[in-house]
Amino acid sequence: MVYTYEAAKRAALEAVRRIAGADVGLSLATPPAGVPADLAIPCFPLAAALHASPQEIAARLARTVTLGPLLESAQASGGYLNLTFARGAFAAGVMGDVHRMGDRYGALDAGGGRTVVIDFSAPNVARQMSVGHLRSTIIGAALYELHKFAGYQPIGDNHLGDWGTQFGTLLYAYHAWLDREAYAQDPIGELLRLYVKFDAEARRDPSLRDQARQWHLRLEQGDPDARALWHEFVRHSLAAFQKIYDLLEVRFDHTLGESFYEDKMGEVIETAVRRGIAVEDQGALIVRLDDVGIKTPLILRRSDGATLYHTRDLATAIYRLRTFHPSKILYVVGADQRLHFQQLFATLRKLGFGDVDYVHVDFGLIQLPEGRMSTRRGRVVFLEDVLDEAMARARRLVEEKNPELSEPEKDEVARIVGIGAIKYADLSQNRVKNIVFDWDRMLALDGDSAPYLQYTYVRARGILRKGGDRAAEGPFDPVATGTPAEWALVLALGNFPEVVAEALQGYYPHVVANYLFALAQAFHGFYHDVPVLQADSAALRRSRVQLVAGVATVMRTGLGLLGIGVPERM
RNA sequence: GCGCCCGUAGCUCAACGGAUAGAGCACCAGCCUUCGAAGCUGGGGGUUGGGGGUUCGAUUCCCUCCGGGCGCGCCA
Repeated sequence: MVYTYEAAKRAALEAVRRIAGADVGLSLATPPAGVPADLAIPCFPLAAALHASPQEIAARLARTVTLGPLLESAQASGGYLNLTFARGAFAAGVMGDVHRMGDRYGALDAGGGRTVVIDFSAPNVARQMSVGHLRSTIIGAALYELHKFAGYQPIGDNHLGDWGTQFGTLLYAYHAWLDREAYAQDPIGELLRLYVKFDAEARRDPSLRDQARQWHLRLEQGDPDARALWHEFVRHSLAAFQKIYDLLEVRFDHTLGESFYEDKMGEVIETAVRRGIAVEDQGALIVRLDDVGIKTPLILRRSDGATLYHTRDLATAIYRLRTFHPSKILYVVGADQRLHFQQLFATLRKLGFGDVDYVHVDFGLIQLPEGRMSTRRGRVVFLEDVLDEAMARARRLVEEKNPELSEPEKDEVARIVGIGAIKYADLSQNRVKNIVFDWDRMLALDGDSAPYLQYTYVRARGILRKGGDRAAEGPFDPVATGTPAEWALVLALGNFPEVVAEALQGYYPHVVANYLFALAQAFHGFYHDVPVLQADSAALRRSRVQLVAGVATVMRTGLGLLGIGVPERM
């Protein structure tokens, strides 16, 4: 499926290539705001090949290009060839695409049905989720939707941190200091207290760490008491996590924690040893990676015989390859683990599992104004508190703006708007940047925020409910491209599929967010300036209603790609 | 010390190597008898951290310095 915007761009490039030659490197640009054109082709790169100045080339092209049905005029402007769309044909094409595709408008077949495994969220068991877990969870969920929309078969796997030495410390602390009453009341809260206390005590008495290691070993060796307690911790944690996932409306196809791979690591180690990839060093088993430019070796097995997360991640990747046969595996994990993933991917290639794209979709850390978050030091903001506060603020605003809604409706709107605001605050900026946590920024409900976009949808739906729906039948009439506000909407709607492609390409949800914000701005301007239901003619009214319907559809699907919902009223 | 990432308006952020670097917030001045004002219009605000280089053209690519973050063998 080739969308109209894409078709128009291809037509423009081909028209120029017919004159300038097939092998010239051409690029397309969007003219700046004041320029009366829809596309621009810089002619500077052609100067050398065509032995003429960019200005002359642009002028000659403007005179000689043959424009297809989607293009109307060509003018030279300095070294640029500026092209305008044939508004009637272009708008009819775009609006036809939107109407025909409906909720699928913007969908791609880039994935060709191939499978992509997406590893995201992955909180550590026995601790509350902090705002630090938010990014992986919602970026991962957005990439899941994006891949599904682009023709992939996504598989979401929540790779829980449910194994490792941390359970040694927890088992020790549980036996040493458990407050049974507190544990019965709030198991995760009590486990957190034990975790923090252990850290403090172990500073004074380092021998505690040895005892914790003993517990860890007992757990790995299958000690029944240790196993039973561990299982209990995991169960409590999953229940707590699920509450948050329900609020966020995030789902996984699998929740295979690290412990799932406990019995799958032996094979990895054996293979690595047999192939001579792993060697003993200082009592540990390591994989040297100097030959691929990584100075730090990957440790496969500690000198005391215990495994590490490297080992589990290797087993995990191999399991995923064998079970799901993906073309890509995405790891949505913070940038602080870059080295780990470089090591992991390099080792997988050495082991012969290189026939798949491994992508570390990294993101910056969420920090507090006073520095890095640290659960151990109690310097942490819990995700649940942030979600509650967001919903509470949204709820107060609904009460003020729309007191006539029923109580359940207000609650539902508060949830959609509040949670949406949090997701948008994160997804609207480039994931590589660190974020300093700030309540007011994270929970903003005006300006460039989810509610602004949701309000766009609400306004559009308001018009459609008022009889606009029925008025929409019939062809789109080009008279409804006459004002700047209308034409801006046509262009924006037409651009959506390419935005999806660009976001997918770089694993950048913020590309979608930025686009939707621009669409919302265009719509609010249109809403203010252009009467829809009171339009002068039936054709105009019908076509404007179609624009409104298109905005509503794209806004809903676009926000859906970000995992953000839309209310009918707010 | 070595490696990776970031540095754009007072604050928070955008900007396929392309024309005059754009938004939001904050501040100031306007707009509700017309489809919902969670909105719209206008205003001031910039040596894109500094300095070199590549290029017809650099916020974008390269080098260097400064500032911040992260990582660098038995935690995850």
